[in-house]
Amino acid sequence: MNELAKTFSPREVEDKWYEAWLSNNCFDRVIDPSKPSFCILIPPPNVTGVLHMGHLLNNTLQDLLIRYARHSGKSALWVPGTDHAGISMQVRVEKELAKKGIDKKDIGREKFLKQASLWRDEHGGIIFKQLQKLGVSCDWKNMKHTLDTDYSRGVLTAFVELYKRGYIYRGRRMVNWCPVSLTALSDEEVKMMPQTSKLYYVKYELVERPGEHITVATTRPETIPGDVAVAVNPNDERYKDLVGLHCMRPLSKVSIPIISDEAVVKDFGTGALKITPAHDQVDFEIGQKHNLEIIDVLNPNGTLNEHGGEWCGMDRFDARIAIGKRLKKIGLLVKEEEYENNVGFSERGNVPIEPKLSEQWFLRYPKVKEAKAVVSEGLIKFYPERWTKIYLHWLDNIQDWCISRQLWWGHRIPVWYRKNSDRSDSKNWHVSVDGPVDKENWSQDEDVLDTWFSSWLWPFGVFGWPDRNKMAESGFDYFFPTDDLVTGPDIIFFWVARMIIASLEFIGDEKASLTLEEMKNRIPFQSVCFTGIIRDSLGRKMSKSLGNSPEPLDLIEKYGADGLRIGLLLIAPYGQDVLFDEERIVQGRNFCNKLWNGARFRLMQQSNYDKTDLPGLIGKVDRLESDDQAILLQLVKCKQDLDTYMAKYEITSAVQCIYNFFWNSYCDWYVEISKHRVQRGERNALIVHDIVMRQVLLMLNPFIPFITEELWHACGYAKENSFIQYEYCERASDLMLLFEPLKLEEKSLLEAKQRRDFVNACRLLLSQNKHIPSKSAKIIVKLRDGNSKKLFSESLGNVLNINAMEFSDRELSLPATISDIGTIYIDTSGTSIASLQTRRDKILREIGELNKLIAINEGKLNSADFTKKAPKNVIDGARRLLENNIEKRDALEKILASL
RNA sequence: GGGCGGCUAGCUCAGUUGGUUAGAGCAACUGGUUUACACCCAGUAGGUCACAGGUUCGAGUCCUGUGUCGCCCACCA
Repeated sequence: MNELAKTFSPREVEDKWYEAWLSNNCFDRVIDPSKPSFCILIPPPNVTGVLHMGHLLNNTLQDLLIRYARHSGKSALWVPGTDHAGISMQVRVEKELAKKGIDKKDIGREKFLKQASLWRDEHGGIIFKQLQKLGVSCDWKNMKHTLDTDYSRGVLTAFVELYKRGYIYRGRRMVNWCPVSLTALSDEEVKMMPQTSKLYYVKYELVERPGEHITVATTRPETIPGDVAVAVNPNDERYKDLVGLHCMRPLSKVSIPIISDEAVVKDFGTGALKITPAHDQVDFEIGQKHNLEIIDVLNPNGTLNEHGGEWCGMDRFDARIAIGKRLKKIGLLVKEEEYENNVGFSERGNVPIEPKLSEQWFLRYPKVKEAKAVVSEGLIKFYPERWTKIYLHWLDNIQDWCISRQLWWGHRIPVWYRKNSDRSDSKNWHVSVDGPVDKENWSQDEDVLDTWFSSWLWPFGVFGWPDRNKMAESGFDYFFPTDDLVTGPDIIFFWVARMIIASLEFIGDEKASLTLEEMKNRIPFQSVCFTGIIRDSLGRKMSKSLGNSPEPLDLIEKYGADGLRIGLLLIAPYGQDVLFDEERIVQGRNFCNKLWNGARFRLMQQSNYDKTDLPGLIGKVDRLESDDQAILLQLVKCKQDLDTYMAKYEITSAVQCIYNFFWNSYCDWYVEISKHRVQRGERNALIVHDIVMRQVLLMLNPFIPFITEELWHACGYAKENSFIQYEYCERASDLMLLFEPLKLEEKSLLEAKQRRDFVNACRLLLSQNKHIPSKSAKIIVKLRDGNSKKLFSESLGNVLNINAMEFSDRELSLPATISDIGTIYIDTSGTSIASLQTRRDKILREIGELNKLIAINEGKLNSADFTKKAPKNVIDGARRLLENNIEKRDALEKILASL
């Protein structure tokens, strides 16, 4: 084998291996009934999206889970795909057209869609090229897009089915209207933002008692032309005698009634509320109850309409100020005060949404009860678990979903209206996927469906639902229910909850309600792993305007995909946001380099045996030293911990246990202690190194796929034409079985620890006697009773790099320290002791510490309460500790006396 | 207004059902290139576990309250 370079250079290996994996179809879906299946569906990014930090974490995690599943002997499938992103995509295309001076209305729907598709095909899919740099192992041959023909059929089928089943209806209701994108939005797309507004107190003159007024408080004077009443609480003494009278709506001067309604809060403002049913949900409900007229004063784009009189055409916010001024001028404004309130904003348009009465399609959610049950009964598990509460709370308060959007880009609603007939009468509707045969007599609904109405079908839509043949071909029956979903909690309602509902409704036969047993086969996934948000090191969200987001591809360039992946996982605390700091990715890169050098160390020794198979390697061992046994046992423990953490999605802990095993236990200790044997070419030692390296590479492969693939081949562990990712990674129990002939002894672990403690103690002693050059230092050990010299080997001297080590059976008057093995002295004969005082101080400090601990334990043991009530093992522990500490203290005191 | 989460070393985080002396990485400081690695090795220092009560033989861990930062939900205009 060629010698490796001194430093790992990611660039040289990454592209090479990714290409090899692709050309060998490594990521293809394989329907193999002899294996358990494992499936993840990518949360579809926007088709024209580019990779950002959030994707980086999210996809690293998914790739990790997929590759980990492969190593566990499963047939793993990761389905990639994109979302058509209705509003944002339409806005972008409109902007592109505007640059060319084109208004979408001029070119019409057909041409616009053609343009949009062209633009998508040109700019789409960039994100997947970027993800490939990260090493993700998706089934690229089966990319899905929500506007694909077959997927679209699924979307329309879902609409038609839900309509037939009575869940979809058309209604004239108050919706969230975005005056910028000119479409209705769902409740979930509205973000509440605290705003400093003005509360205007406006006098309405009483019709029946001229000269007297009732004062209302409002933040929205521009809607006064739409006022149809003033309402007070029926129990409000102040206004009791006014109910039933009328007052004069300001500006346009129309007499409107004063009514009473429970919904009015007495102690807000003046206790009198102006009622504008067209522009407020509460007002609308009151209006319905009292049979009031509805006067819409706004145009769709947020300007005042003809009802606005002289302010007609003015933007709602300008009109607010203008009307406020006018009210003041005509003496109807009592006062205005600053006021903090929450205003709903459109996420896309970033402007306040307008509650607007409009005719839309709504969905009453099916299977709500079942959707709650599958999570609360644990059929679907959330990680971290706390999200279940939030999920259940949402379902408890679920509102009908406004699914129609006044856009062109998306799935056009499959409803046709008979021409020249009453649209409001459902007798004149035709609802089907393919439309009526005599299309010329019908006109299709102009609107499209909310993008999420297609995304919520993702778990089965990607398998070709509802086409049974396509589903069979794509392995639906094998892979569904899928296993893990990795996503952010920000879309728990938008997407996660709705996917659960959709799957429960559409998978299997139509049924109004389901038993738990039936639900088991209908859930879309079994676990949901919620990731945190990536923030900058100051805890701020990453955003374009702040410019605090690094470019993911630059990071890959700088640290390597592997270094970035493992670095990111190391700093992502379970279930919490990630504070990203580029310096911390350095740790990931350094780890990769350490791994590289671990392999490099091994490769400096030739060996002629076959290394492609673990049982084979084990079979070649004829004798193991205690250190060898210990590292193999630690290897088993490491794999066990890794699996435990992975099962809980505690990824950082999973990374950390391999990191610690490899760096701390293997490199820092085992490599050093066995170095002289390796350099001598001792076969048993080499084999142990191979066993450990082999398993380390296997365990690490899901985290850092490129470097492990490279080293797997470089070290000669690869069978011909094979890749590491398809090797089975033995579980802890497998390893124990395979290691059985080696007769590994548990006590080797303790011995290794004792040796290590001993070495640490020696090192401390040496560092405290720096005047003695270590090469000429001599260590003398007085063994503690019961310990044997067998604990020692020449390796200890090598690790310590000292001149000599001797044993003594009596106490000596030399600088010393205590370890479990015994008292350690350093021979200072022939040198002057310069640091005696420092040494003395140090020992005094240690004795002080020990005395404190002794006092604590004595106190405990002397307390009758403690000895009476505490369990035996705790008491024994305390006693043992006390004895140990006393022994240590006494020994130190002897040393002190001898100095 | 309701709910959730965080608060542990300078920084970022671990800390299982309460039980021996609260840990790790990074940063800091000290020393070190013997042929895996300076993207390294050895070591040192650093903590009133946000605060106040309570339960307990024993609390970072459980209970109550407070503070603080951050999320989510909610129709007081």
